[in-house]
Amino acid sequence: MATAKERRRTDPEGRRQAILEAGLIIFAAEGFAAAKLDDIALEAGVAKGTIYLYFRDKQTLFEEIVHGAVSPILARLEDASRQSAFSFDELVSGLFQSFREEILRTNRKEILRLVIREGGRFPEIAKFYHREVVSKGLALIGRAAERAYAVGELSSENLAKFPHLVFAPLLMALVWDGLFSRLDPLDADGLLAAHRDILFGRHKPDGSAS
Amino acid sequence: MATAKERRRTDPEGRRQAILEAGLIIFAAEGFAAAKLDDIALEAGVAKGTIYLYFRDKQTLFEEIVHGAVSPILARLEDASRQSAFSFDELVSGLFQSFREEILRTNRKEILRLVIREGGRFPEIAKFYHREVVSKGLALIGRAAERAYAVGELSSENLAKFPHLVFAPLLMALVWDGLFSRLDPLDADGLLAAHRDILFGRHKPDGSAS
Amino acid sequence: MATAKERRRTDPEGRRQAILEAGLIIFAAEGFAAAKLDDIALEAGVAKGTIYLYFRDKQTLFEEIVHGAVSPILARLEDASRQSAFSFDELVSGLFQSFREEILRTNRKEILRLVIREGGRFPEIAKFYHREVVSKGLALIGRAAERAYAVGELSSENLAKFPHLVFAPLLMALVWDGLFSRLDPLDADGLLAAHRDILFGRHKPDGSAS
Amino acid sequence: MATAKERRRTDPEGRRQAILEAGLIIFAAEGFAAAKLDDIALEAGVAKGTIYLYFRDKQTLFEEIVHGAVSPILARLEDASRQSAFSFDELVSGLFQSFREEILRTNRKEILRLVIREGGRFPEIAKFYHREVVSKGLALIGRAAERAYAVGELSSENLAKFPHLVFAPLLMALVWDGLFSRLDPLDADGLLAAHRDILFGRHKPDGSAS
DNA sequence: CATGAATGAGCTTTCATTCAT
DNA sequence: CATGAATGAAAGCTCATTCAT
Repeated sequence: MATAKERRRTDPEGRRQAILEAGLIIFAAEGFAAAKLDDIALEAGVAKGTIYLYFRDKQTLFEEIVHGAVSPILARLEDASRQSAFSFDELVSGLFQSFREEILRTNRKEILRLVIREGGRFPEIAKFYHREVVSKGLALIGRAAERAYAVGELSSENLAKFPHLVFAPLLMALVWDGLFSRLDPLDADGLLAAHRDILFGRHKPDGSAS
Repeated sequence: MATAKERRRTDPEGRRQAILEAGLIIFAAEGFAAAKLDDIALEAGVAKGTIYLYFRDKQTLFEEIVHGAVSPILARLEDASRQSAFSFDELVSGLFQSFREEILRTNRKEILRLVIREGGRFPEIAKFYHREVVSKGLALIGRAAERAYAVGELSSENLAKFPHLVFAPLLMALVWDGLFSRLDPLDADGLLAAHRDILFGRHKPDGSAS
Repeated sequence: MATAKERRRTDPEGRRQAILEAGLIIFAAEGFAAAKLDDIALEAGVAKGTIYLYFRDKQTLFEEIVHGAVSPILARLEDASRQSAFSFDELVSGLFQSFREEILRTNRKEILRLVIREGGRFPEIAKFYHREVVSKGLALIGRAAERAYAVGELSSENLAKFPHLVFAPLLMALVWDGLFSRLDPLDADGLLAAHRDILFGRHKPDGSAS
Repeated sequence: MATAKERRRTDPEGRRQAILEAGLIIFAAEGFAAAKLDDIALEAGVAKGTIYLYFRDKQTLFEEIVHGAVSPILARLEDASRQSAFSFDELVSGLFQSFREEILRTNRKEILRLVIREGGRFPEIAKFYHREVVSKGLALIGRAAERAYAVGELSSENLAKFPHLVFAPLLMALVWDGLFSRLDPLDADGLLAAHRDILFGRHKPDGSAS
């Protein structure tokens, strides 16, 4: 690990990565405007000027952080889409599990929070995320919901028309976690399990989760 | 309108209001850190120094904006809670309608966006909103869901345990509107109608709402 | 007293006086640059704008405070000069007593402190004080010292050439009082008594004062 | 000089020094409150922000200027105290000469003026100067005066009790220089020589000093 | 390439001065 | 005349960006 970190500080690509990761941490904690490049440099273990060898300016760094972290999420979606042979329930179930394990529990969730917080100020980022992530995710779920409706797995076209509803509780879990987790922690697993029950019209007297 | 601006020039309370409204506009557009008092003053039609006659500093202004706009939302919740004689469906229906008309279509939605964006950096505000709005709203819906389950209107306890799920699409509509409305407008009415259908296990051939 | 203060607030000359006195208090406590007109107005019991009905601006107020308080000091010097029939020792003795009672124990000492502090920044004030107070006082003492030397009361011309030396301990007492009185109070009476002993070559084994 | 300025550009300690010296000049000319950091930066030949690389804020800069210049004065006092083998007259003579050459003729006198002007507003500085300079100087002269009285060099205990009287003309020279030197220059050498004559009860036909 | 001291534009905040009532 | 809310120039301080080493 120490060697890995050493290497990260030494070779150019490692430095780039270190800065990106440090930037994510600081931007997530402070927001774009309040984040200081001093703090990012400190966190990355490089000099402040070094950041400018890899990124044109603060905004470019921010955009590259947000853009760069999209591929793992994309990959997740691709995986899910390949599972389309399975039932809609299984697809949603896999999606939720991926979300919990690959997003909520990692610092990837900070990327999503940044998009939510700063997307209004950075139309480029909102557009990019809509194109690369949001529309793809919605299309994937929407098509699957259509098929599920066709084969009777779903009893209405609601989810085909508004696949957003599948994701809404994910957004709720993400936002809640950022705002209220210390005051009133939310059982994300239970929430998502209950959500699936509702989506599929299951009667579950005990909403046991995980 | 001309009269309103006239009064603002004269009446101290009017000026206070003008500053609060201008602050909401600018803070909503830029976020706390990036908002400039120059812009707020310009928007309010006052000199920069005037802001400091009414608010101790930038942060106080921000907090008063967020705190001040809570009472209408609270009143809405109180109203809803008095309607508890009605069915759960009616309660949810009323809530959604209020949300669309009183929040989404007014600049009150900006307050909620600010809480979502900045709550992580202003624990006081997150705490305040949790105490005054979020926990009250959840409790209201949670209790109503319990009753609805008891009388058979709901077929599971899921919503009693996770009333968050009732609100999740509202959050989705709010966030979507702020990020993607220009790229890909969301039919909030349709979304919420579909959401209600799903919550109540309805098969919906026609997605008409409102 | 209440009536007097009432009148002071009511008739124009009384207001002027109130502002001058309040200005002295605040300028003495803070210095010219750090003094706030808000505080002066508060202290004087008038509105801030009222100050501008009586004084062109902050600097003018300051100058009038310093100028205005000069006449009592001048009168004191005139008195002393009329006592020139007495011995030099008596003159000095009377001067020191006047200084202690009319300056050190009243807020007139603040005027002198202001001149010392701010005279460098306000050449007009330094010039005025030199002309009206300092040169007159020095001339008075200088002439008396000459006479005292001529009649053998003083054994050298030193004080005739440098009457400043008579005043130096007064300055010391004034400055010390402003800086160190809380840490290490100075017995001004004893100091001045010892000073007189030295000036007149008296051997005093016990430097008893007061 | 050119070399000094050159070095200042390069050597960090040189820049610190340049800022301290510039600060002394501006603070001495304007006083603490009226001094502008822009002017200090200009005088030091650095950008405004550079000041904040070396000093936390304006007040810290001010305090470091005042504190920092104390050691030469202290060293002077230590020197004098080691000369205690000499007579009291010689001690005072050396002290006065040091004062003239090391204080009055250098910009060190500005430090003392700053303490006099601003000590009332900066209790920390007054306390520091009292502890480090004033009490030490008084104690030194006071002890020497006691010894001089014991061996008959002084004919009274006055100076042992009020060593302030030895310093009073120094204060007079300092203050006069700051206020009236342009209007009415004071012959500091003559003043101090006359002062010594008086302290030692000398009849002086020729006022030659130094 | 990497550094981090230096820069200076730009921000929040203060306060002498003005002016409508 | 008196008021005190309003003004806006100016001050202290920050921080993204540059550049000599």
